[in-house]
Amino acid sequence: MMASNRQVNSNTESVDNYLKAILALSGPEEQSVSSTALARRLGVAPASVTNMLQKLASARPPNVEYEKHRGVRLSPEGKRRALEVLRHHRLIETFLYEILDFPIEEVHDEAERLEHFISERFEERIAAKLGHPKFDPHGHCIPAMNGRMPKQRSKSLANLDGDGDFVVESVSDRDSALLKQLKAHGIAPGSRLRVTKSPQEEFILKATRQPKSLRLALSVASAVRIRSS
Amino acid sequence: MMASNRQVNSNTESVDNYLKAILALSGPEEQSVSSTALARRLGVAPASVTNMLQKLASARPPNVEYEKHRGVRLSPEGKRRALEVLRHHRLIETFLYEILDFPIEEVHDEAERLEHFISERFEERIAAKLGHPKFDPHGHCIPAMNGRMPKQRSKSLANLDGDGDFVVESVSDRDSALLKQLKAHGIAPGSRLRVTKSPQEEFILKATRQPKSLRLALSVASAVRIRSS
DNA sequence: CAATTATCTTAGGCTAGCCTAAATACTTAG
DNA sequence: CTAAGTATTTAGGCTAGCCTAAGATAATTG
Repeated sequence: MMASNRQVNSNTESVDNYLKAILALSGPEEQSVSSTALARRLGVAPASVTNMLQKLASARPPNVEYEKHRGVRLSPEGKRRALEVLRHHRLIETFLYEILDFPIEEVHDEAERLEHFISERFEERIAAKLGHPKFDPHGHCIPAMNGRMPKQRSKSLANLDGDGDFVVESVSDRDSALLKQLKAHGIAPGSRLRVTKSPQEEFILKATRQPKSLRLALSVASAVRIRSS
Repeated sequence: MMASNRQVNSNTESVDNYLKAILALSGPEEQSVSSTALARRLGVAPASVTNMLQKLASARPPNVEYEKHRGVRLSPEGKRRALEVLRHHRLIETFLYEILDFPIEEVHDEAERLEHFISERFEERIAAKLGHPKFDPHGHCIPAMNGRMPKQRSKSLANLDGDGDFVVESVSDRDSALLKQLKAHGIAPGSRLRVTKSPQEEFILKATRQPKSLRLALSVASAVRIRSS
């Protein structure tokens, strides 16, 4: 009974998450990614990663290029899908923030769940409703439908060379508590900052719009990306 | 490694679908539902249903009351969850239709996928945005947050006793092609109809707002629920 | 009421995606 | 260049949810 093995789009939630993680970890240079790095990022055992990579590589068309012990990178098809999911993610975040008035620190987790299940129509409609935005509420840029994504030229506040004046380009979306902290300090994409690096690996900031200066720990600073103003 | 078996809310997509199906099939009288009926509705083999029912019954707290060979009905907990998912479904449908301008025949499938994954916050926000609607775009009533759902007193156009004037209360949401047809004929919740039952098991309708009368097959008529006007 | 038929359950398998433990392959220090 | 150490893969298991085939129970009917 039931010969209906609907296999229309064989991408599962789990596959999506692997592809997204590879995209994120391979960085703008598209370097190959190690199993352990993936395992850490995804919260699974390294053996599970190896297993999945073998599947991703032997899919037809393959989602990744993978050779034993040499790490993995996305194939064109895998990259296509990863960017599609990333686009979904960031559009949904923008939508939750702009249209449904979600607090910014809650948009990521919600988008993380929904991104795998929305249709092309849903994507198209929220994009239209939002006026085809180029950036999500964290300042990350939203891949275009054709899959192109301009590289952002910014650096982490944590790797700052010297002091100076900067504009916040983006903030990390993955830690809700951190994000709440940043919000409380008025730090968001577009904020102007005057930064001094203190000897104790802390960062002394003076946000233009804020009355008093503040001190950020390294962990917090690393969640903020800046460009010079 | 990894002792983190996050089991916060053990309800899976599949469980949700079983509970929803039981709710739908048991009708307003909350009669018990047979395995085969469930199997047909869910598109799975009867054996799979039996299997799942055993799991649902032995969950703690149980989701269903189930005795071998005697069908199944929802436990209070199962009913709570089923109504929650139904509320999600209908709110999402309304949202897609009202806010995202989806064509009505597409809202069901989209809602069917998303209903399992939205958070309480998402639910609350779309409900607020929509003004806490009582009915979805098909005319089905949306269960309240507390789980109460008023019974709708209507009957299917297909089981009509005699001719007369009626108001469309609701249309079935499960068949997109059918829904498209009804839309083309201008039949939607609230439409006024003058109905004549023809000898060949067809229905001759004259919609108040439509220029000419039309003829509906039994299969189409059974997707329309009416009350006298 | 017994026999046929229809419905339902049990038994045994399959795949996806995870796990642990053990083996193997790279890497690096001595 | 070898030994220790780290990274990765293989092997073997587990659960969820589906399947088919076959057995058991209930319902129908002569």
